Amino acid sequence: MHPGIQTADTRKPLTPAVPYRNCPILISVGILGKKWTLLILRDIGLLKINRFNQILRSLPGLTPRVLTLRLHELEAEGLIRAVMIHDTARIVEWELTDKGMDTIPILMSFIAFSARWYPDEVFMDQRARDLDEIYPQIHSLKDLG
Amino acid sequence: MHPGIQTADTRKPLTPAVPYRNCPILISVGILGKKWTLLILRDIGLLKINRFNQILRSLPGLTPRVLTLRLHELEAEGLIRAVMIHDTARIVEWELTDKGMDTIPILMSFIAFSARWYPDEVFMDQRARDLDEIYPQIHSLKDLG
DNA sequence: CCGCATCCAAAATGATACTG
DNA sequence: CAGTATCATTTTGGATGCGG
Repeated sequence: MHPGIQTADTRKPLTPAVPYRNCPILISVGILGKKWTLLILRDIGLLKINRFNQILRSLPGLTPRVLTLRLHELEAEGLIRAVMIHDTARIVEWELTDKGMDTIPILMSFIAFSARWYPDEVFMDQRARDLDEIYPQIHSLKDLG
Repeated sequence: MHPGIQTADTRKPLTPAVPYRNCPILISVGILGKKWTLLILRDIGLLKINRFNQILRSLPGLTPRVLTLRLHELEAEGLIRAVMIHDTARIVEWELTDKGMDTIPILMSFIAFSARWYPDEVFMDQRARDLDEIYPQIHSLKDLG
C-alpha cells in the first residue's frame, strides 16, 4: 500500500478535494437505483438486447408494465433513445445515448465485484478473476462510455 | 479511440473472454440493488457514519425498520460487521469487511457518473469533474478495496 | 408476433409508537 | 442508543386483453 493513500479501513471519512453541494451517490442512485434499471441498461448497453419483448424475455420476473415504466424513465433522463424501424409493424430499438454509455463503468464495477466474490456462481471453473482477464480488450474503464 | 477496442455503440454484444455461468451483474444487483443499500455502504465505507441513529439521521426517508433489515442483510452477506463497544450503553459500530471494501469502486463509479452529468447538483461551481480531480489521493480504483 | 394498457394481488417500503 | 411492533402506503408482479 502506498503511503499517504487514504484507505477504506481508516476511521476518517474519505473527503473530496472539492466539497460537494449534494451527495453524488444519492443523485445517481436516484436515477439508476430502481429495480431492474441496471439490468435493462445491461441488456441495451452490453448485450445489445434492445427490443421490448427481447428485454422482457431476458429478464424473468420483469413485467411489461414495469419495463415500460423503466424505459420511459431512462429515456426522460437521456440515457437511452428509441430508434424507430420504419417497417410493417411498429418496432422500436433502444440504444444508449452518450450519457447512457457512461453508465457502463458502473455495470463493469458490478461485474468486477461478482467476479471476485461469487466466482462459483459466475464462472464454470469457479476461479475468481478481475476485469482485465474478463475483458482484455478494454484497457481502462475510461475506454468505455 | 483506440483501434480494436469494442465500444458501447457497436451493434454487437460485449462478450467476455471467459463465458459466464450466470450473469455477474444479476448477482451483484441482487445483493446490492435494494433500496438504501448502497447509501448505507456509503455511510459506513466512505463517510464513516457507522452507528445506527447516525445512519438514520444522514438518510432522510430511511426508517429504523428498513435500516435494521439492510444492516442484517449486509452482515449476512459478509459486507459489514458489527463492532461492539462494551460500554455503559449498548453501542454498536458497523464497519466494512474486506469484501465490503470491494464495493467502494462501485460507489466511486456512481460518483463519477454524477460528477460528469449532474455537475450543477454536485458542485458549487457547476463544473463537471472526473474522479482524479475529486479524489487526487487515489491513484487507481484498485487502491480502494 | 409487436408494444403496450388495465385490473388486481403481493411484496417492499414508510410512519409512528414503543421497549430494553 | 439501538432497535421492534403495528399499520398505512407505495411499488412491483401476474394475468389478460387490445389495436397494429
